[in-house]
Amino acid sequence: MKLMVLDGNSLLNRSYYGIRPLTNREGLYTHAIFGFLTTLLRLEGEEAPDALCVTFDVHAPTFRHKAEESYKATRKPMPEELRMQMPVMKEVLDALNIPRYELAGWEADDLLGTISRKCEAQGWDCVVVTGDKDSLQLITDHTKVKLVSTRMGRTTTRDMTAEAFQEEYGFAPIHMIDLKALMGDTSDNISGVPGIGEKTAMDLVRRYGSIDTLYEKLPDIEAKPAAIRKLTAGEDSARRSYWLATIVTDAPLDFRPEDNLRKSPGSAAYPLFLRLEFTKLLDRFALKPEESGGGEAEVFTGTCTMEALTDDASVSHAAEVLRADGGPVWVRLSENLDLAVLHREAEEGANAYVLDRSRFSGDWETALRTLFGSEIPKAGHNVKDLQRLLLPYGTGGENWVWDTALMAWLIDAASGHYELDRLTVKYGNFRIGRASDAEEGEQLSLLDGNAEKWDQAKRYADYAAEAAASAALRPVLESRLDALGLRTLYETMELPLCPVLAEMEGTGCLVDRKALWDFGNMASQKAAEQEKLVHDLAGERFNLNSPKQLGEVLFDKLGLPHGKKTKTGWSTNADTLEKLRDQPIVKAVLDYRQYAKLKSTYADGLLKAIGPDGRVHTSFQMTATATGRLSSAEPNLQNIPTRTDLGSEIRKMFIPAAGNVLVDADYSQIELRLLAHISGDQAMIRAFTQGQDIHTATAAQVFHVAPEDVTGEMRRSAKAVNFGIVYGISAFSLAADIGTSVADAKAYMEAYFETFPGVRRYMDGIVEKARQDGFVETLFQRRRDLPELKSSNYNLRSFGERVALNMPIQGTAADVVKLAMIAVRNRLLREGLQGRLVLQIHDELVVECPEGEAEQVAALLRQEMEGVADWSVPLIAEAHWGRNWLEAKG
DNA sequence: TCGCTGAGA
DNA sequence: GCTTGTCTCAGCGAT
Repeated sequence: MKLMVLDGNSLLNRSYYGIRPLTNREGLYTHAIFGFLTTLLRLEGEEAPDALCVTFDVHAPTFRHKAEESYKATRKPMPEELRMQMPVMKEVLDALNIPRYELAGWEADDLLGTISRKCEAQGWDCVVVTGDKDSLQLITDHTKVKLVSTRMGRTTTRDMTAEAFQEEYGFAPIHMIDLKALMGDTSDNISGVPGIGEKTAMDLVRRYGSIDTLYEKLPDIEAKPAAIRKLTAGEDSARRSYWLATIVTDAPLDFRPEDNLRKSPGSAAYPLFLRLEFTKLLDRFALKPEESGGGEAEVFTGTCTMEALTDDASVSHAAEVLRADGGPVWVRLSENLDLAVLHREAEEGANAYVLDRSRFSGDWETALRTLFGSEIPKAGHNVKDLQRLLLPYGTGGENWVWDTALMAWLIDAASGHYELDRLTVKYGNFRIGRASDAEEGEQLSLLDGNAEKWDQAKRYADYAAEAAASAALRPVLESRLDALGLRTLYETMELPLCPVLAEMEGTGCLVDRKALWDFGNMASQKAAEQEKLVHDLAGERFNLNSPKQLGEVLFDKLGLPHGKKTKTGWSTNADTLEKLRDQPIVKAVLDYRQYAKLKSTYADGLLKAIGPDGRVHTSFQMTATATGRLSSAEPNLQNIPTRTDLGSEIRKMFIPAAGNVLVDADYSQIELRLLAHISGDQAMIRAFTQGQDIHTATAAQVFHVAPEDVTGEMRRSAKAVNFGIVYGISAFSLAADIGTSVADAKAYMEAYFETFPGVRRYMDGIVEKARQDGFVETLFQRRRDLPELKSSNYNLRSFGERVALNMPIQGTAADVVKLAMIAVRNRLLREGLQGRLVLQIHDELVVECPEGEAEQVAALLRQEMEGVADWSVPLIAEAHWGRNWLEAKG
């Protein structure tokens, strides 16, 4: 039998400091608990223990079992955000039926020690889970310690068995006590032997084991005379320290291993997890709501009357009802549009219409146009995707009034999760009740065992429940939106953008399949050549795509100077390898990587994505970023190469249809212009209003030379500083970027801030404001919460500060482009042009249009893009056109 | 599923 | 003493 005991305080601490803060809607911090539970699940999977329990420290100042000074006096007080999670953590464990142990005045270590020995006494194995190395002394043949460490959200454990310990330390686990007795431990206020440090102590313990043996032989041991003197003088302290360092294994704890056998969670767990908004964990712990537990109805089923729309007449009638209704109809569509369910919040009659293509006798397209036309106000979850499905039928582009995904994203853009099932938990305190979750028995009794009929019925019911769930979320999301001042952004930017994006996705981009295929063959041949070269130079064959194997070859076998290390080995990224480019093998690796990337990601990746119409239809994600930008996926058309000549070849394969051209327009320096505007820095504003090259102007001012005397080197440095500033760069990274010492980089930044004092004022101000408000926002009130700024973890806090600097700039630029897209699309339609937007790459728009429209479209793009904002510096866009994307970039 | 790498803004 | 520039997506190897 095996028992696993977790050091509650230690694990919570680690989760708290290692994971970015999370709060539920009550403002309760939950990330330490979340991290604890995730770790628990993983360890349970790894160890499959028969029994499980958790220990906690209780600090009772009235009673201490050890000398006053042993008490962890140097320990920092627990931050409030962690303290508030302690009682909830205990509540969670109780609900999960996991026993927990605490004993006033006893440290967690002592409880772990006592529990492990009581297990052993009963013939059980014990696994101690903690982040505290002190517990290593507990290791025996039947007790192992799992050492947990968490960094940057990732928890790793190391199994320390007796053998592993001996291997690593070179002595038996029990002598950890002797080690500490000699070297001491400031965090536990253990003095050890003054003057003896880790090195000497390790050496002594390896040779003599216990301090008893050591002191027996003391005058004659092999050691420096100074060490012997210190040991002699410090014997009392060593003995005392030994006692302090010894973990108690017989604390008065009422404990029997068999009381801790795993039990299934109690009924309190489900609502508690809901309250904490642990949606994912709900499933991973297999928590189900109580069967008609009475009172708390967390599962949302919403009795639903469904009406099937089976012919033209029923569709017309439904449309009439919906028009008369006035309220929005909540739309749920299947991916291939063979099923549409429309939910309305009605007092009487059917509240869900079901339009199933396989059971519909009338004209399908007419039905869609009737139901999704502009006269009926519509709503849904991810409206752009719904529009994308409907637009090919010439309908569904207008009069959408609610999108619960967009609303949730605007409210909390950093959370990253906007699935309906999560939102109902987070904002509505309910889960969607799906018929498909029901038990087998219920199914049969409902439909006389007609399985096919039941499958169909439950699909309808699921769709209806989902549409109804969106509808139920709307009021709570709406009031949040208003409370945060986001309504204007939502109504004038995000909702109107949906049809623009849906059309762009539908239009797609024509790609020259043949040229791409040829290019792919060329690239794969070149890659193979370089791969062979690498293998020859290395004198062995290995997988060049494995950074781990490559690192071993370059740095271990060939002994090349290595750079940074990663978790798995030496870093082999381009920055590192570039410094070693004079080595033939390294040059071959770099060349290989370039060809391999072009082949697999671009040639193969794009070919795979070409549709039957010869075009690629990307998906623009509206809710993917925390800054307000769009993203592009399947395929990603926002990272098509442009920086190298070889990569640019790919852009030649994006072409217009016959007789058409591509018109490409991009903003010039939008982020820096924005920085000039919002910081109000006079020098920077002047540089832009005078139409100077901003990097040259910056270099001239920072280095105190005339603009015509700025060298290429100076301009490059200035450019790096300009970009770095926007990201909240440090002198360290700037130095790495421009290849100078940190001191020089620091001097550059100082000179920069003296040149642009307004920029420094802005940067200091925005971070301070963010700290006070807890969020940052763009000029258009798009916001991002920054709980990180309150973190006691230096890394997290610094990250928050950089985000505070960057988000308003990146986000406002994103806002501007979105407004421009809406304006451009509307004007193309208004002027009756055939040109259509096809791509957006953050500060760049691409329109495909007939050759004859090119000039007009280029002018239109420039006007609309420049006309979006009126800042204290001019907003400039440039447009060009050509017979492929590369040409159109100008 | 995660980490590394590299493509873009 | 430690860390060190924002926001993304895709392919691959290792687990």
